[in-house]
Amino acid sequence: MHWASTFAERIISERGEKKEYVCESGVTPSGFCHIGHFREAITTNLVAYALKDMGFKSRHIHMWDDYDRFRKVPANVPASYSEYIGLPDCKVPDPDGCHSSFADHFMEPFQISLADAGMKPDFLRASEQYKNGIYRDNIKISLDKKDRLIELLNSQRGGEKLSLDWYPVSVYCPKCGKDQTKVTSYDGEYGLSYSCKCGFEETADIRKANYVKLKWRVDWPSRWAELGVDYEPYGKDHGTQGGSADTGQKIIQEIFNKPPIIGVTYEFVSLKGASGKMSSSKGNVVLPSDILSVMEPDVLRYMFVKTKPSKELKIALDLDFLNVYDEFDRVETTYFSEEEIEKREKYDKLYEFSNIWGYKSLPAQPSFRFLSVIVQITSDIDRIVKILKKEGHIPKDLSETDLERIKTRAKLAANWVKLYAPDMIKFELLDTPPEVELTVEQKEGLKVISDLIQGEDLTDVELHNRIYEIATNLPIEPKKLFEAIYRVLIGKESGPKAAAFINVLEKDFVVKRFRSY
RNA sequence: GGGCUCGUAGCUCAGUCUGGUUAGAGCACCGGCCUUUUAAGCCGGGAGUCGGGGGUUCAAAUCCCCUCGAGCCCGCCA
Repeated sequence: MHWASTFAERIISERGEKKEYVCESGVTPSGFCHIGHFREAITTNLVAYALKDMGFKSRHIHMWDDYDRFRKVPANVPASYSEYIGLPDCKVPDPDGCHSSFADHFMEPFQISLADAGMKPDFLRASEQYKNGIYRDNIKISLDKKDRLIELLNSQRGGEKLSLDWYPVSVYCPKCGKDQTKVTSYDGEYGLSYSCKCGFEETADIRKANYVKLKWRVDWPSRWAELGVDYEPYGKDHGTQGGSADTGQKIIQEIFNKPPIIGVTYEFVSLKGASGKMSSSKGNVVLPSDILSVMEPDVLRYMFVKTKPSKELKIALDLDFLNVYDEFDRVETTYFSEEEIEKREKYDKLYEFSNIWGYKSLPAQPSFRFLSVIVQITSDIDRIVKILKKEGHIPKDLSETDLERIKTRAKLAANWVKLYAPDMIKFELLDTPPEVELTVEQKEGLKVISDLIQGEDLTDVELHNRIYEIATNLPIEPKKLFEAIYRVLIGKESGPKAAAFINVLEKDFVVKRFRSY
């Protein structure tokens, strides 16, 4: 069974049958939302999908923690932003001025990427929820049970313990907007007294003061309780024992009197070859949009679908990238084939959970590997399609969706070659004959090949065989002849398989080039 | 110090939850394909004490205990 379905089963059995299951993901938009945050979302989305797949209703909610405190100025943001520290992220201005807030600046591109990858969760904002007073009751409960909270949190704390003047809330000062406030007392009813560094002080009525926020460790379980969350994944930094997920599970039971949620710790995502955690300050963040610029969304999904959350995911952008694509195509082929295979169900789920287009039959599969060669020859999509057909990579008759996919892949392949392909497979077709020293035999060989291809159309295999024949007859080492071919076409000693490569190029061009030596 | 994950073929991994035929896949490698495939061919092949030790069982990669090694997390950076 697929891991997402296993979680779905667990949710149903442990939380009982419900009308609708709530699966939550959540991110603090205090910097670029990278591919690790993407795992947060898709690990939620897939389980919500699996629940539906099993015939239950489910909802994916994505919480934007935009009411969190602006803690530190990230890299790439002016140092002057230190003046905003203490404000909630939703009140800090966008450094680039393109969004209504600092938080929005990072939220929007992520939401777009999620949509591109077939995810449209219900986006919620913590700032709005607090403004609307959704957590008012939980704030009161937390204040009432403050001592129990302290006890509970202290039992998990290693170093310094919380003292009795700790309060489970922080207050964003209504005057200066910052949370540089200190709660001085709580009257046991609704009065919360505090003073701010800016000089402001008051006794707020927690029924009305919508700028009182629960502290993170309490905020999270409060949210689970209030929104009826059944399932939420979290990164390993939260998932460690004594971490916020752990204490959250205790708090939701002991403070808010609700059963624990189904949680899952997921491993980090990184680029193959990179080490360490991604962080904006290190400048090693990979955005979902970065991957989507070279990979189709269903293939991106596939990588997460096939990797259990507990496994670290290393995304390869080097040659292994092509293997992932090949693998996806194979899974797709299997899905649409009638062939009886073992683990049919598993393969089918891999594809169903990845595919976002709802294909009814096997779509054209222009090999990404082959495209990475073709796009270096031409950017003309009609010619690319022609070549793909000629070389038997795609069917003769193409539907609109087939054509769309070919166009998309060609574009992505071109991006991949430009951005990530190793030099070894990059080449440039030379417009003019390069100056190269060739032996008499090499020149003669090229001439014979040009006569040959001008006369007739040969298949790749035929041409390949003839090149060997020509070399043997001259005689010249085949290797030398191949070298000559690559030198005069792309100025390198080696290149794409010669016969197919020649067949893919314009015949007149090749003939003329081979004869110019 | 506490905890998590991982250790299965040269490499990347599946299989471990629900123990059961000769432990699988991809890549790599080797061989063959009218003496012939540079990055896109087809067919075939070899290969693993399942980190080590012990236990439970008719039966262990799978469950339990111990141990070694690698990586990672630990008070709001997934």
